[in-house]
Amino acid sequence: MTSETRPYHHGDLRSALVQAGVQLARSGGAQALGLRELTRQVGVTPNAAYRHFADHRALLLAVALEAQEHLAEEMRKQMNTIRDDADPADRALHRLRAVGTGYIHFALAEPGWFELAILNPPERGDEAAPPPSIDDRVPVPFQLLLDALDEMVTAGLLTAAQRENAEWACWSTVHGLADLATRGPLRHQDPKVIDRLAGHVVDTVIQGLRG
Amino acid sequence: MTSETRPYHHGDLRSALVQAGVQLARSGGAQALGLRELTRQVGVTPNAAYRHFADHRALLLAVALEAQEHLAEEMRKQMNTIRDDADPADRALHRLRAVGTGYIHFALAEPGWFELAILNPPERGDEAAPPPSIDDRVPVPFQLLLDALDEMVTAGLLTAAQRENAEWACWSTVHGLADLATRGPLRHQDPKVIDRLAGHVVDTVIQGLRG
DNA sequence: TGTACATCAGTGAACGCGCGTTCACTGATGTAC
DNA sequence: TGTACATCAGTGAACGCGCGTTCACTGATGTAC
Repeated sequence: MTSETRPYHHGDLRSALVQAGVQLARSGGAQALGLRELTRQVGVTPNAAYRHFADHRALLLAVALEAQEHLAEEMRKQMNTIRDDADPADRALHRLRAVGTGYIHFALAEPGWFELAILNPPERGDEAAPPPSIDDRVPVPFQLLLDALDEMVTAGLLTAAQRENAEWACWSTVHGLADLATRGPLRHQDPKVIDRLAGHVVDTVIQGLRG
Repeated sequence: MTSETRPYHHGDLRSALVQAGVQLARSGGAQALGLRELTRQVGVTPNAAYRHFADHRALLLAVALEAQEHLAEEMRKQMNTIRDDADPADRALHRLRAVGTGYIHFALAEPGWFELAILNPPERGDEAAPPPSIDDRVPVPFQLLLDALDEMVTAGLLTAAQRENAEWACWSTVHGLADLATRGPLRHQDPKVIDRLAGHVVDTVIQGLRG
């Protein structure tokens, strides 16, 4: 069928909505993802969305998962810039650094996606009898951090004691700078300056972990 | 005049609006501060607000300044829990720690105010010919951090080189944890747990600064 | 192979809402003479 | 000491907007026999 014919049935409206959301979010952030705007974008009636999503928030979260995947991708990209046969310690350090700088770099390069990626899942207290652990999966970007820290331990750069709670120190630092650089007082700084700062704060926190 | 008589002229509508904003923000955050809701709260017509504020955002920012002052107050309170005649190094360290833990503690104790306190000032690029440095004052909470870091240098705990960009490492870490604990994945954690984490991440970043 | 029919994925119109802002106005205040 | 008048701080009504959601519906699909 040609692109002119608009069939009554869309075919894959669900993923079309999500993809439209990903595009809109890229330039406009979460706020650009009105249910009406998304359906408009796809060329479909607003209520059609309700065939595929319980409500507006569910649609938003589906888009957020995509954004999270983009974030993880950038982090992985930076993590993989070291050869596999490098010295384990160098490798561990490089990868931990990359987790942090990748996170910040992504926030700068794609602020709209970043905003979405850190979007909250629905409140737990809302439903009666919350499903115990369903969909309690650890977000991929966070898992990359956990893995990198474990690798630091394996490589002998971090003791078990130092490893404890290290993820929160790391995530706090890196997320904090990302927030300052996108929503906060650094939001109009030259990206080059931010990237330099990113390297500095990441090194600082890693230094701090090692005592 | 009794509280029953509603005089035509309010008397001090401007500050009444701001105070109502402070109260509303405490439980509802920035989102609770609709212009209509605020004027409703004060018992005045929506447009009356325009006698005192250019627009909704200006009113919001006035409330944000108050919230920022509350934040600074909490930080100062924690900073002053050490005697003035204590050993200078102990004192400097204590005060730097307090800057961080005070910030995080405030975010936990008053999430609505915290959200407002970190609200962005208006965009710079928006006005033609931006006023060069008018109202470019450093926010008080940030100034407290700068002072604490300088005190670390004076006390000999930080070299001039280590002092460089230290404010961004500190602010990133502390703000990051505050954000994770209010909007992020830690937002339903027991405050006790967060306070413990706060101590840990603050110590980690300070450790990191000192090399 | 063809037809009946349940099922599914959309449509079209409307509801009810609250928002920030603007316009033309009126009631109150205070100052000059 | 009293009065005219400019000024200021509010009112009342309306504009125009876009939102998420619901209702009753119809067009298309595919499966059973």
